[in-house]
Amino acid sequence: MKTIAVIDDDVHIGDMLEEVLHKEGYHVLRAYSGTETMYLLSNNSPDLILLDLMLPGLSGEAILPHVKDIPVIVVSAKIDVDHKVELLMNGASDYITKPFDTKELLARIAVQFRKTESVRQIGMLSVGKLLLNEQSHEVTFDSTPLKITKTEYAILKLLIANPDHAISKSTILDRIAFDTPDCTEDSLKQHISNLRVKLREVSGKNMIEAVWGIGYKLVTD
Amino acid sequence: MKTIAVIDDDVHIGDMLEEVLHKEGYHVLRAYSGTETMYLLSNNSPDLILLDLMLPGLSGEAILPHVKDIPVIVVSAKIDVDHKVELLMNGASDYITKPFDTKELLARIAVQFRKTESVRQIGMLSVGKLLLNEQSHEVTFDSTPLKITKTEYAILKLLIANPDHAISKSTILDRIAFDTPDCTEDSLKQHISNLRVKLREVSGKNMIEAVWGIGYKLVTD
DNA sequence: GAAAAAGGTAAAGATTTTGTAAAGATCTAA
DNA sequence: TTAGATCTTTACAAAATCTTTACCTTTTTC
Repeated sequence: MKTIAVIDDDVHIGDMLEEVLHKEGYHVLRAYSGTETMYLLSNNSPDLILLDLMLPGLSGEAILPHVKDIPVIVVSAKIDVDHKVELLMNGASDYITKPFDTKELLARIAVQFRKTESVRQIGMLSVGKLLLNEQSHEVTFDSTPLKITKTEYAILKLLIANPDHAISKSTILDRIAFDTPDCTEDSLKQHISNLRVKLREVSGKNMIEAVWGIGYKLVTD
Repeated sequence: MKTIAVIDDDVHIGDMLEEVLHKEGYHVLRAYSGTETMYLLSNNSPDLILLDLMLPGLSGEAILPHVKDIPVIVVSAKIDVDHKVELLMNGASDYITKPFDTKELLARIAVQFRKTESVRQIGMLSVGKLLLNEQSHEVTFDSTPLKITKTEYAILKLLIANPDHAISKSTILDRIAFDTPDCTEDSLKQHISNLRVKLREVSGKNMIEAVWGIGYKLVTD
């Protein structure tokens, strides 16, 4: 299920959006101000963001540069073309003006998701000698099979999909929540430790590095 | 250089588009009918397609399903919302209505390219030999990795994003408040000092200058 | 030129984060 | 139901980071 963050200070519009999106099968997160949005994004990673521009606190424009790797559809009443261009250049993925047609919004959302999904399609992920087969749910290192638990598999899959990329603990928890809903930062710590042991046994080195204050990353070298 | 296919039976509009795109540095291919388009696509694979809907022979709608792996921006006078939705669902990447603003069109084209490129594109900021990789959360100087803390990273990112630009202490404190909410001007002073030491070790010179009464700036020279 | 304000650095203390082990809780399959 | 595997919790030590304090230098202001 996809998660969409609805950022709007107008409660009516926000409620309406939430209802529409919910009916469409999306999970919805809400924020009502710029600072609240930053807080929300530091603890969640939605699959898409619907961003109103006129927010109390930080404006939508100010938030835009902080959003990485998540498509943003700007929702606003402002229609000035120069401004529109600027937003798109600054990282927005699309733009829709109020009042908007619900069906068009849903279509534009679908376009964004189709795009992000077309990126990953192969059933195998690999980093160096480490290989993860999504069909058989198996992990091997240099063709030596690894005995890996479900949670460890989910974590490793995330890391291996973004090699050398620091991934926050909250992101990991979010992404593995489907398999392991009760996982906390403490238990994650433990899973990482167990994963390290298993990986070290076959590779001879530590493959998962901590990024202090952020999370973890898989090192390729 | 990117290649864009302009599909329009109206020669004037087509010429205008070609001129605009050419000025922007794109290579342009032309087709004037549906069948011509299919022929063009069987022999070329442009990086993006601007597709008019009302074409002699095969209509734009009929062509859409045959295009795979190339972003398509539909250009049309039709503004009916249902129709728009249908197009987006059928594989169009974006939609722009005639008459359109050239700048907006160029922006939408840029968005499509940014998207297809973002697969391997990494968020990197650089000033001289200093390079900040947002993915891996790493900083290097002349490919020498720097050991940098979270707060120092946040400060450096801010400075490097605005090279030679003085940034006030309060701005810095604001921007790093998510990571380090307790940071005061006193502790900031300390962080800057620590950053300077680390940068001086690899660069041999002081890279962060104080702007008296204001804040700090990163010098490029 | 002297006082006040701002900047610079070092060292120490406080806090936060991380790593691992061990034990308890929960789930799963026979 | 029971054994085995898996997940979570707890506890504690170690490491890294952040803030504070102190003291000194530089710049501004009067």
